[in-house]
Amino acid sequence: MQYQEAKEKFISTWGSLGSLWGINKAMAQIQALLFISTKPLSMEDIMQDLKISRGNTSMNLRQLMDWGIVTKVLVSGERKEFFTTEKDVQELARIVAKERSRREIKPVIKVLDEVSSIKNDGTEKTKELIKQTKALRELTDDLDTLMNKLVNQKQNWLTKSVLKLMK
Amino acid sequence: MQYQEAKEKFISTWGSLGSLWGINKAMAQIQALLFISTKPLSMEDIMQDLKISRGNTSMNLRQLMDWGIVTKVLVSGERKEFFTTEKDVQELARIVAKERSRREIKPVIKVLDEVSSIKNDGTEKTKELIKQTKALRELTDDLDTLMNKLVNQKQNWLTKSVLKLMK
DNA sequence: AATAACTTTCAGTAATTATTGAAAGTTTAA
DNA sequence: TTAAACTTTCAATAATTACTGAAAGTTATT
Repeated sequence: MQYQEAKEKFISTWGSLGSLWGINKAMAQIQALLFISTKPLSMEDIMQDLKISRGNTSMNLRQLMDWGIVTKVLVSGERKEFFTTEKDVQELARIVAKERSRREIKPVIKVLDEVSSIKNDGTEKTKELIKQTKALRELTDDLDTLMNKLVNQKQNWLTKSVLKLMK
Repeated sequence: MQYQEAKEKFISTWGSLGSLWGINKAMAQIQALLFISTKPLSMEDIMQDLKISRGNTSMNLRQLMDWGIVTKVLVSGERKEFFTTEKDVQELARIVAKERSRREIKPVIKVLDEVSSIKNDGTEKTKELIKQTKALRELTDDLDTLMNKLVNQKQNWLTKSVLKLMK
């Protein structure tokens, strides 16, 4: 396999994996492209490489910047804007975990809290609803906390040692 | 908040959360309904409660059974089939983690391996592609392993102690 | 202050994904 | 073995989501 093929394979795989970490295809592909690029790219570069429209590129770059995954960089002597992504995978994971937690998991925990605190009228079905939503709330909270703690370890000694412990 | 409202809130929240654990809305809602139900439900029950068609119910129940989350139960004296879901959240998490790993993460790791093992022709861009995809492969593998190990602990002493350790 | 270089917005459209419902299929009971 | 009770399948359609491209907006240069 040659460079070009490998590059395309990486970008398309990472793109279709976007759903796993909660972002859309174009967003994931732009991030992938920047991730393996040796220098910052302009909007024009990205459009041409991924064959997507200017509007699409602009919108998705914005979202990536909202997530804190991509940043604008100024290239001296150039009028247009250039973009680059976080290159360190640990830091990338940290950002993604934090954002997903904030955007999706925390709101769900809030709803589970509300639901599980309805008045217990003593009926079977109410008891079951309370019991099950409480259990789900606990689990969601534990996994959320754990994920955040893990990826937060800048030096990943803890992750490594936990992994070793468990093998 | 009364039972009915709480129930609807739980089902719709869990449904829209489906994307987070990789299944579609109807699938997640059916699972949610079964999860808080005190007894197994028939296809008819599910259709009526969630206001979805027979076909949709049938297809999504099948998928839930494929995942191993929902099982058929025979109710004596009844001709039709009844369904129930795994009620233990730990076990549920274990199944979901295992399935997602198998369906999505493992195949990605395979591609990352292929891509990162292209011939190093010494150019900058090739070196960058190899370096970055290798880093991503390591991280993906670590997180996958960790997640599986964690939810695999039937008795969750390890999870608890790791959580405590990290707080 | 006019113009060129560039970016953003958004209505329209395309692509994708989910849902319906009725016909075909299957199982059980009489 | 027939018919009723039930489930599955799948082509058609609806709903959702993503993408385009051109016009409007912004910023820098002369």
